[in-house]
Amino acid sequence: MTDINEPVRTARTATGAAPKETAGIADEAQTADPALLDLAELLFFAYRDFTREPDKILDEFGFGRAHHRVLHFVNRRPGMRVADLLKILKITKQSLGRVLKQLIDEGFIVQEEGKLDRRERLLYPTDRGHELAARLAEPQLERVARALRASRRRGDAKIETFLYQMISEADRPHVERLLRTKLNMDHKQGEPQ
Amino acid sequence: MTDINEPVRTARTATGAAPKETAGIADEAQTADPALLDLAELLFFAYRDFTREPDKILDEFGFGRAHHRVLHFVNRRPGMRVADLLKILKITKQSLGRVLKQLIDEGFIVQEEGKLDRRERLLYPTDRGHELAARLAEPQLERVARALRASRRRGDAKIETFLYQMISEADRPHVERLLRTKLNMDHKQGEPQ
DNA sequence: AAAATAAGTCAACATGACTGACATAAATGA
DNA sequence: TCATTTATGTCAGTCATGTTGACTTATTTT
Repeated sequence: MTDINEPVRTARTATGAAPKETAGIADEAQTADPALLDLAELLFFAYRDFTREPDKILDEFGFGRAHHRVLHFVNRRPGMRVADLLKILKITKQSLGRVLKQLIDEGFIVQEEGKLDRRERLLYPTDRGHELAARLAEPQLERVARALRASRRRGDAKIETFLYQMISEADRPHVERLLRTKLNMDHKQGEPQ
Repeated sequence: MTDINEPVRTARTATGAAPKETAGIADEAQTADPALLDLAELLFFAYRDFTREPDKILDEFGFGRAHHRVLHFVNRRPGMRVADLLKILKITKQSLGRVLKQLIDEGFIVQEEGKLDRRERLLYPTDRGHELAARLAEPQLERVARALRASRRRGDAKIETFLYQMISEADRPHVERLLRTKLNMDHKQGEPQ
């Protein structure tokens, strides 16, 4: 142990001042169920690992995560308009414009003039785009499927279990240790470590 | 009903009886259960909205999401070393260094020399840091709690439901519509558009 | 004919990642 | 003891991706 901090209770603000329990303010967070914060952390870890494999593949193409998102949605919903993408991604037109242009220039997406409204530019994946989208999706689907299987295997239908299983296997022991070593634990149970 | 995807027939048995453990490689994504891709999309939307409120608060301080992560983990596990943070965040020392320095300079975190190993710099939140961490956590905890309540209310312990409820209420109708309108659906039913 | 809408563009800037090269202090071990 | 390893910090440069703000063009709507 002592991986992070030793006796959990010794946590103080290092300003010398005693912990004082209520630093006032949003005590919501302090009195809240620690399990909620655990879930928030698990979501962070799950998402952190969820994006790793695709990111690595994208690197080969000189693309980033933004390209992945655009390609994914266009691939899954061909004929989507630029405005639709903006609403989904919640980024600015300029931000989208940059990555979309690259995807078009490099032949992963094509535009087509709308038939009903010729102002619209409908987006479609090319074969190449479809292929890359599938390749990027593969590790993510595998990960989600694995996590669902593991959740069901454990019988508990807990969100916590699913998110934990979304973490890359190699990192799970680390996260597990982390979740056992934190502040606010002693509220519920005097779990020593 | 049909909070997320109503024609569940689309998704053969959510993660299906036969995901078949390591199915074919490349075409995995094409033949895979569409519900898995739905989950991937829901995770994206959930995370997108999960970070919005804190991001807005951080703006007031001239901080970004990176500061939030560092402050959160230091606050919840006081006495953490720099190396611990690096392992958690999986970023480079230089990246961490920049935001950590700002948090220290502006009085949200303090360092203390390790007693056992004087090379170590143990990190602690100041009162101010603790306060900000709590304020940042509050909307996220609220969101997670809400999603859990809604999940339980619906009785189905589905991950899908939880992630869907993690989306900001105002955006849920949009996402719901999106999830009903996508490719791979016509495998089962000829939904036109 | 005027106004609104969909898309695109230019420019400038901020954040937070990255690599690579080093520096310093302290602990460890041969 | 001296050499090596470890923990941390720093300088410098680059890249990806987000932001504002100001405009343009084409087309549809009013």
